Amino acid sequence: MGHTPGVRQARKEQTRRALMGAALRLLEHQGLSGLGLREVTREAGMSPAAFYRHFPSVEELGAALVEEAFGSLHAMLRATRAEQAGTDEVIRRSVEVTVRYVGLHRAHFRFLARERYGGVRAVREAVAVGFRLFSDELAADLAAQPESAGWAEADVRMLADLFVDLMVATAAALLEVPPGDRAAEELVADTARRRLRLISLGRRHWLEA
Amino acid sequence: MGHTPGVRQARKEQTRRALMGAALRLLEHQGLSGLGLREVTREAGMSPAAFYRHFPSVEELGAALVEEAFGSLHAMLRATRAEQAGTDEVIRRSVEVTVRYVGLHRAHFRFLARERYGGVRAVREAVAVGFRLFSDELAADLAAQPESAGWAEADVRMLADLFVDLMVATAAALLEVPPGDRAAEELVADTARRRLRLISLGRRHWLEA
DNA sequence: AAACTCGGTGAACAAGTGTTGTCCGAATTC
DNA sequence: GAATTCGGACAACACTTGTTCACCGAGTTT
Repeated sequence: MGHTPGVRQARKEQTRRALMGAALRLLEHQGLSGLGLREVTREAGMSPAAFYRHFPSVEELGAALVEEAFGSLHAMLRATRAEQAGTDEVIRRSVEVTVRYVGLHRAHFRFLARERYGGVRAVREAVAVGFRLFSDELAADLAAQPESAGWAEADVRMLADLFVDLMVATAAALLEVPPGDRAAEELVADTARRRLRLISLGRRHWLEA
Repeated sequence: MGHTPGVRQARKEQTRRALMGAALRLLEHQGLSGLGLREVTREAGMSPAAFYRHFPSVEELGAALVEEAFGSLHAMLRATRAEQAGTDEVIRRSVEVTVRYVGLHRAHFRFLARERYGGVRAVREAVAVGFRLFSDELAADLAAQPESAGWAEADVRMLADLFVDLMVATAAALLEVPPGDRAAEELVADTARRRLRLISLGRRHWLEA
């Protein structure tokens, strides 16, 4: 067993993921600015020095986590726009997808929500960029809809940003709900749907004023 | 000079404020979970041990800061509802007040935005309670308006929560703007006004559906 | 099979941490 | 005026922190 390349690389990526997983676990109860290098390696079950084989600093680990987390987010958007239908149907489906994805990727969403206004500038900015790209994508979708006919580009952007902020708020509310509590979860979902309905109404009458 | 009581108490409160001020200054670049006790006392110019004469822990300092910060927030709400007028006038005025207050109390708003989803549970919950009270107050105001005639109580709550979330988002956006940049500030304000207008439109047609 | 790469270890470093106890001196009370 | 309260300084405590170093051994290349 010597001439099969990739074993080393695979092992390396594996422990890299282990570090990120350990960090994500620890970040459930604290911010990135309070996360220690030794703490992470201890949680991951290795020596502190090993950390440097993968990341030059905890901050860089944070950047990698941002990238990973936005992977989940984009998958979510794709799932949402899979099929177009009536307004109410879209609202129902959007909220449902949000609830499911937040449930499946709790740690990622918590990380994004926390570091969005968190203490580490570089990471905060990376999160901002990610959300902006996300909003760009959504804005393009919205602009293509017939409901947006006659809308100024800036207004479409405004709407997209509003939706993103709403989704973040909904996700944050879901994170405060204990993992199993379906009732409380449904309450948050219901509020989200009513919010979206209100905004859809405003959207329908936007050009009247 | 011996029988004039209050000199000690005044000095105590003064250094207590000094500690809170120092903490607020340090929290500009980090989260509460990463704030050290020694760091704070150093910034405030006193010995570490002195800290315990005022707070049992950094967490408790955080709780005090939450209270202080919400003082600014309620003053802001009061200023907003001082006079009622047409929808557009209310929107214009609300955003103006928000911009001014965020400008005047940058550190407080930054602290609230950061710790709202921050790492310290107790503080995070205190912030949540504060925002809920804030939202209660706003909901009562909204319910008293003629535009809310026929509205379900839950829907008024939803609207109030939405306004609060929007204000928080606007404040957060303002905090990302460099303190002097009036142009960028106006851009954020304009977006906020358009958001509010959209929601007002939705509100006007809420009972139709 | 020999040479090399490289992810991981364990030890050591200086520097920082929260917390406690003792003591001082000014403000307060008697 | 004497006795007491109490906010603050100083020093020490046992740890934890980030970072560097030489070193090992399995994976990889020649």
